[in-house]
Amino acid sequence: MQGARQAGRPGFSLPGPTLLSRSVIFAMTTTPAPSELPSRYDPQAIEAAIYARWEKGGWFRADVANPAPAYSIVIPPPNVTGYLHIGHALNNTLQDILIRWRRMQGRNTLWVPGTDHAGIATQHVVERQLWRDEKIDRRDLGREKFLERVWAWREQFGSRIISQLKRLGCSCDWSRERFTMDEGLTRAVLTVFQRLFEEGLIYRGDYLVNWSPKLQTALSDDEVVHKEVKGHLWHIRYPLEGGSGYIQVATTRPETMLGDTAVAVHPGDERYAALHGKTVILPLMERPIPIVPDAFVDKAFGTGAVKVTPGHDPNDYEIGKRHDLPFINILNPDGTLNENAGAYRGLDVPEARRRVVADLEARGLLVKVEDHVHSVGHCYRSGCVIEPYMSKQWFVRMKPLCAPAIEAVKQGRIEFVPRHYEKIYFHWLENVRDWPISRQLWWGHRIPIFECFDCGHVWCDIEQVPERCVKCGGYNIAQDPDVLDTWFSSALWPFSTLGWPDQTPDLAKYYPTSVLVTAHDIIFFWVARMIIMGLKFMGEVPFDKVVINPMVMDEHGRKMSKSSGTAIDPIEVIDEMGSDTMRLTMASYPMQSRNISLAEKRFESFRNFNNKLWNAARFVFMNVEDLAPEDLAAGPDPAALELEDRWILGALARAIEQAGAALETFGFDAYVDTLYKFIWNQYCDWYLELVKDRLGDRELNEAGRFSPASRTAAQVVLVTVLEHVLRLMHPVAPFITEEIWRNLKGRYAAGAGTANPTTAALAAETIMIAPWPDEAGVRNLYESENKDKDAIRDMIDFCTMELVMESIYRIRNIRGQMSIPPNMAVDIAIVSPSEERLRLLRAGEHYIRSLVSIGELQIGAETTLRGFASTGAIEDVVVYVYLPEQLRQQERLRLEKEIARLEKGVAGAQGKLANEKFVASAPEAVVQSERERLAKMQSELASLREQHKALS
RNA sequence: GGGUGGUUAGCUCAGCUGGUUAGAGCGCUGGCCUCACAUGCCAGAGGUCACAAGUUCGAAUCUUGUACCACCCA
Repeated sequence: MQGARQAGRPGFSLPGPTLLSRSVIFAMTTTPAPSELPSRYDPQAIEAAIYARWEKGGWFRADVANPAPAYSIVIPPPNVTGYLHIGHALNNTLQDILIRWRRMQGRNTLWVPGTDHAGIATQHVVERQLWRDEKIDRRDLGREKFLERVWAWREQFGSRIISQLKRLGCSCDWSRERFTMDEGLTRAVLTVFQRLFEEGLIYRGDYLVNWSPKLQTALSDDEVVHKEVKGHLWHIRYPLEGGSGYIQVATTRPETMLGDTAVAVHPGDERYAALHGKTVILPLMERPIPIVPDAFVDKAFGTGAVKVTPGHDPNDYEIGKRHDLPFINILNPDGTLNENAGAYRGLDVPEARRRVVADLEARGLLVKVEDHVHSVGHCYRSGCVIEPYMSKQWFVRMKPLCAPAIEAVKQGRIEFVPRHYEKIYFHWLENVRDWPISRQLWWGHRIPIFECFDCGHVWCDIEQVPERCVKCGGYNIAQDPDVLDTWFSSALWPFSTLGWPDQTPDLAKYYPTSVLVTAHDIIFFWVARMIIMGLKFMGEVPFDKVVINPMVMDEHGRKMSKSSGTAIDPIEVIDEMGSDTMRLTMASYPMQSRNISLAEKRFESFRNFNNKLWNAARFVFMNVEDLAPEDLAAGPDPAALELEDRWILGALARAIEQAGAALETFGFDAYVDTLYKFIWNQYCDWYLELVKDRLGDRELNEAGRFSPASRTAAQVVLVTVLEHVLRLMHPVAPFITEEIWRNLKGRYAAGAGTANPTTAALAAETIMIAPWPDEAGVRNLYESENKDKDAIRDMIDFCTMELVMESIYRIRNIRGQMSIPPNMAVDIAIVSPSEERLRLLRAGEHYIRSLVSIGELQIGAETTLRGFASTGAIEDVVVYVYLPEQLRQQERLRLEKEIARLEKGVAGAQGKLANEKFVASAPEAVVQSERERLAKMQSELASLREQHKALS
């Protein structure tokens, strides 16, 4: 395995039994010696065992009796048929970050998981399977038997996406997992239906659906595939009533004229202005129909006059409603023409079209036929042409329900993050249409409506399936065959999952939920409806905040699709690079953008980041083997703290502050960025390097310089900072942090004492429930009672570190530009007229010495070193790097470039400060900093010029 | 057609209420297997902030317009 890994890329190879068992043991062992830790972080080896331990420990489970303030989230339920896609990965990563963070803060957290029954998708999956395996149709089985098969399918495959969420590390309370078709949620659905029905908010009406004549069912819009088809445009004359001429219309579907109930023209079209309100006689049917003005009509298309068939065209349907036209259905469910088609009754659509065209031509009403390409809807399953078809459907009356939902957001009781999504929400609610909720399916919540065919009575019963009509007592009754839209049950999710309609303790504790995290494409399908239903049935908003995460697109900003091969499978990424990598990458994208273009490369940088943290931990372990738990527990001895210790602790305190502030505002990217910069650019790049001397063999290095106390202090800081970082990072990268943290716990948990917050935290059973890092606790480690004194010292520390880092950087910069190999020692002089600066530099001298290869190092008012030197300037400090004579010419060129750059800067700043208006109107601080900047550049420029002169 | 958002380095993106020399990751160039990490270390190059006009002492940032791209709705 190791060999294979080294030879090729890590790849998708599955762990063999040996590796698996080894990894379980590894994860369960208390404290492996540092030498046993692999030099590469291997997520495969630990993730499964860690997750199993969390689940077993019961730490995901919410305790409703816990008096701490609640923090609850309901998961956007994925389709039970679904696979985890990259959008889920993003969405659930963000939720898990929030939940884990709040849990560490001590809140009573609950994350409710579950799936929805996805009526259409699930039914089709099962139907497809039946056909494939047994060549049978659902109708062959009958409704009851078919539903048994769907449940069986759900038993077998329904947990797939749940186990994928577990791979992602989600800390949902699985004991509260719900399903929209389970008993409790079904009761909630029926209860809601009944109440809305009784209040007159549910009614039955006509609706134009996408009808598949072959399958004899309605399809949702996204099950209709639009294809470009070569057809014709027939131009037909409709005679005006009274024989005064014709109006000419153009159509791609001439047979639908049999159902025409008007002709429409644009109200501003002068050609037809005189005809508004006139009547034409519909040819073949000889029916008088009106000419109506409607702005929908495109003046430029065809003749500018369109036939209107409200019963068989979505646009015409709207026109029909606006003008109160009759709706005539000319089709049977099987796609043949019905009695409303008069003489054409019984024909199928193509045949009827031929006959209609022939008859029109015979009467001289066909003007011309043009070739025309247009888009025709086809059934995605049978391939047949979709017919818009009028049918009876159940609706929810939206207007009265919407008003409170608009108010709730306007008043700020619900806030969208980012805020601008509120516009989309308002726009939809203000233009809302009634919601068709019935679906011609078998899988779903069956509509609890019964109809008596004797007396015509229609009623709702959610308790039982009645045998007789409640009104006339007749037995000739039937239940509505349709089921409810899946979104109808999803709309109740925030309270149905908590036990409603029963008044459960969960409902009391966790409703309203704290936040909903979802994508913008379902703001109306789902978010708005949840708000409506929550307000209606709970009397309270379902959540305080709606966090809209971006849509994940491919690297060129287009929608990912399996067919184009641009889809990234999150499970493959997790297999290859680990769940933490997946999560960090997802969280690193900014929330305020609408879409994110996900480049696979991006995963690698976070895999590397995990590896960096892993190796930093290895380094710490290797260097603290002799650190006693009591010493850690006591916290670092303030007297033994060095400059770099105070510096890194201060930086840690700031990182804690920033990370917390970022999470408070859902700035997941800023949170990740803070962690990345602190861990990599401060802790690893500087702190670990700076303490190496103190940790190493003292004899070898400036004997006596570092006391044993100093070494211990470094060890304590090393461990303390690492441990805090792990807790800080745990919400986004739960696995690696748990693994390293558990190692620390194995070493140091025994040390009782609370002087060091790290030891206190290690008392927790798992990092999951360890306290969220406390900024003040970290500051207490290096600050004293005397805050004024601390402030002065902090300032000196800060200046020293800045100056030392800057000096090191300048030396490296010169060395780099002059191509001096890193291990080649060069003589250095750092010269300044300022006694103050020299004091700071001398305090930091050993850092410079240990981070660059140096022969002789002089720090003073002047240098006694002789020879040719390359020069860098930091304000009034000049850094000399003594180099071989042959680089003199190169140095001259380098200096000239530097001088030119500075001259430009100086000129700019001088110009600005010479501008009286700038000095007068800009804030004092801005002017002041501009002056300082100018002075700094001028002094640097002067010294470089001097050096340049000396070289010539 | 309506709505919404975007256009900053070769690529993917940061840049808060206008104010130092516009940043990061990846990629690229040069030098390093320095005893935590080559999934690494040290440096470097690379940008007229889509375009135009305006407001302002000062605009990537605010206003207006234009172009292009994307998504949602019809």
